[in-house]
Amino acid sequence: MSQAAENATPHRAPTMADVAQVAGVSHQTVSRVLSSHPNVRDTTRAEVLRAIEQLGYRRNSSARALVTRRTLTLGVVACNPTLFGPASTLFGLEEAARDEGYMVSAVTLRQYTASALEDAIDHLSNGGVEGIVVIVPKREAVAALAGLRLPFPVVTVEGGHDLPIPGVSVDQDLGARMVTEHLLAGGHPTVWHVAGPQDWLEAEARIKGWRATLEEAGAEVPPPLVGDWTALSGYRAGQELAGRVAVGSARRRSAPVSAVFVANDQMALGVLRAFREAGLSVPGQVAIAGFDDIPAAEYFAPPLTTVRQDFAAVGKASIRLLLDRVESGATRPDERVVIDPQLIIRNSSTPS
Amino acid sequence: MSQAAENATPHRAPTMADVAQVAGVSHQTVSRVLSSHPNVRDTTRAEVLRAIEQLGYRRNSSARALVTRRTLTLGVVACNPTLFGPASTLFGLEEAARDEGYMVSAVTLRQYTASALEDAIDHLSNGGVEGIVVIVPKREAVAALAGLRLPFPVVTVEGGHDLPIPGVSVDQDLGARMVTEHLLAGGHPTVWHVAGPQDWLEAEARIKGWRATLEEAGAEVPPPLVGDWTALSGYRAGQELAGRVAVGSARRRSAPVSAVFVANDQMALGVLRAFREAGLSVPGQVAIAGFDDIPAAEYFAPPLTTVRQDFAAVGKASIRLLLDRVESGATRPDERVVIDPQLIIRNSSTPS
DNA sequence: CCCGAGTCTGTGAACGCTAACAATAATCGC
DNA sequence: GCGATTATTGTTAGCGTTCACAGACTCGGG
Repeated sequence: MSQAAENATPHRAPTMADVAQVAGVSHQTVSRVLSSHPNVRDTTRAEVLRAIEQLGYRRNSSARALVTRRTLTLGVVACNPTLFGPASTLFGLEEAARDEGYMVSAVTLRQYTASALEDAIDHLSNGGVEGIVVIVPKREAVAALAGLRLPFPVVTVEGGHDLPIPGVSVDQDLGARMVTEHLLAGGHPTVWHVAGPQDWLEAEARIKGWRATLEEAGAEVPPPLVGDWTALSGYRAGQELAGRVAVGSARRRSAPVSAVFVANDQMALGVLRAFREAGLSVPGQVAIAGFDDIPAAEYFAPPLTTVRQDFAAVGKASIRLLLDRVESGATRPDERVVIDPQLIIRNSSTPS
Repeated sequence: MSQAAENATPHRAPTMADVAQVAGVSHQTVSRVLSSHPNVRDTTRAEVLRAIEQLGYRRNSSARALVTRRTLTLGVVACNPTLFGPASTLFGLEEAARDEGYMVSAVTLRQYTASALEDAIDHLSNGGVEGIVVIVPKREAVAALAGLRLPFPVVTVEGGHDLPIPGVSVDQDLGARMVTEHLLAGGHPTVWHVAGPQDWLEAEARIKGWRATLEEAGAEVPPPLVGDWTALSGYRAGQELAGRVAVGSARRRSAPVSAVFVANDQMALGVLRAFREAGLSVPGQVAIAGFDDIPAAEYFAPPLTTVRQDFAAVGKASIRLLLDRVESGATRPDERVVIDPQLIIRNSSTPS
C-alpha cells in the first residue's frame, strides 16, 4: 500500500556521492571529471560521465560557491526600461558577462534617489554578487555611491568621472560638439538646445559641449530649454520654440530659432510634432538633431540626424573593467573607458 | 616593516562565528537574531546587532542556500532589447520578484533558435535558479521548451497556450479584433495587414484576429504583407501598399488600400514614412493603426492609433505563476493568465 | 520548596562541494 | 630490475549556515 509513497519522488537531486557510487569511484574523482582535471583515466572519465548522464546530475552551485568563495554572479543596477540606452547597455553587458562565465542579476530602479540605489545594492549584496555595474547617470546617485563602503568592486556607466570610481562612458561632450558643429556648418547663426533634466550627468555634458562649441564659434548662446527625456516634454519645448522661429520673438530678446539640438531622440520626436502642428517645415525652416539614435529615429518625419552611442561596447567595457577588479584584484579608482559617439546625419538637418 | 603586511586586509569577510565571539554568544544565537526568531532576549539581540554593525557582517548567501536548499533566485530568458515588449516585461517582472524577496538573473538571446534557448537555460541552471520565465514568443523555441525535462518550474510569456506549460500572455487575438473593428467602423471596405514574422506566435495571433474580424464582417481579406518587426520592413511594406491606395492596383486583383493594421508600432512607423514619401495623407487617404503603444507612438506623424499591452502586469503575473510552483509546489500545466489589451485611438485612424 | 511549562542559549551534525594530502599503481632512466 | 618520478585515485577536512536537540534558567501553582 505504501508502494506509491515509497516510489514517490523523494526527489532529492542526485549528489556527487550518488554519481560516484553509480560509477564506482570516489566523489573526488567525479569532481575531477567535472572540472576537467587532466589526471583522470579515459575509461574512468567515461564511466563517470555515463553515471552523470544517467542520473541527470548537476553540480550544486551553492555548495560550490561556498567552498570556492566565488559565486560567479555580477549585479547590475539599471533604471527605466523606456530609456533606450540603459536597456541596451544591460543587454550588451549581460552577453559579455556570460561569455566570461558569469551570471548577471539585475535590479531596476523606478526612482533614482540615493536610498533607492542603496536598497538595490543591498539586495544584490544579499544575493552574493562579486561586483556590480551601476547604470544610474544621476549626480545624486553617483555621489551616494562614493560614500558607500562595499565589500565588492563597483563600476559605473555614464556616472561621470569626478569621483574615484572606475567607469565607462560615451563621450557626451564630444557628441554634443559634433552635432552642434554640424548644425552651425549648415549656415545657422546659432543652435538652440532642448536639454535633459538638470541632475543627469549626460544632460549636463551635452549642454557643456553645445555651449562650448557655440562660444568657440562666436555664436550667441540662447537659453537652453529643459525637458525630462520624454517625448511629451520635447513637445512642450517644441511649442515654446515654434513661437520663435524665423521671425524671432516679438521682443527680439534672443536669436530666432533656425536650428535645434535636442538632447535625446524621444524629445526630438516631441519637438518634431510641435513644429509640424505649428506648420513649420523641417529641415526647411528649422534644422533638428537628436541624440541616441534609437531604432525609430531613421523613420521619424523627417528622418532624424542624431548621435549614435555604441551601447553594446559600453556594456562590454564595463564588464571588462569590473572583471579586472573581481578576478585580478585591480584597484585603480581612476580607470576610465571613454567611447566615441558617432554622428549620424539624416534628413532633419539637411535638405535632401 | 611587516606592519603593512600584517595590517593588510587579510580580508576574509567576517563570519557568524566572528560576530558570535564579539557579542559573547554562540553562532546559533546570531543566526536566531538574523532570522528574527522570537526567543532571544532583547539585550542579547542588541548585543548581537551591535557586533554585526561593528564588523560589517553580512550573511553568506551560498552557505545559506546550501543548507536551506533555496537560492531565492529566479531566471529570465529574454530576447532583443530593441523590442519594447520584452524589455518592459523583464523590468516589471524583476520588480515583482524583488518584492517577494527573489533575485532575478537574466539571460538575453541574440538568436531564437532552440539550441540558443537551451544554452541559456543551461546557463541559468548552473546559476542555481529555482525557476525560470521564458520570454521567447517563437513557436520553435517554445516547442523545444516542452521537450526539456527541467528540475525546476518554467513559465512562458507570450508562449502560446498549445503546450502543457503554464504561461501568461496578452490577448493578441482580442487586440487585433479591436483594431480591425475600429478601422472597419471608420467606413473602410476592408483592412490591410502588415504582419510580423511567420513563426512568432504574437504575429500569428494578430493575423488570426484580423482575419476573423474581416470574415465576420463579410469584408474581403486581402493578402497580408509580412515584415520582421523592424521599421525598415514596415517601410518596405508601406511602399508596396502605397501603390495600391485608392486607385487600386492596375489589374484590380484586390481591394484598394484605405486602412492598414500594422502588427507593431515600429513597422507602423516605417509604413508612415513610406506613405509620407508617396505623398499620401494619413488618415485622410489611409487610416493606420499599430500594436504595442511604444512611448513614441503618441508623437508619430500623425499620432498612432494602437493597442496598449500592460507589460508590467504581464511581468507581475508571470512571477505569481512561477512562485506558485516554486513555493507551493503547484503543478497544473494548463494554468494560464490572459491579460486584456487596450485600444488607444489617436489621429492616425481618425480625422481629427 | 519542588515540578512542569515556558524561555533562552549552546552543541553537534549536516548541506554538497573543493582543496590538500596520502596512497597506490604505472612508467622511466640507467 | 631498482629507485625516482609521474599518473591515478581515495581520504579527510573544512567552507558558513541552519536544523534538531539538549541544557540551563525563569516563573507560577500546589
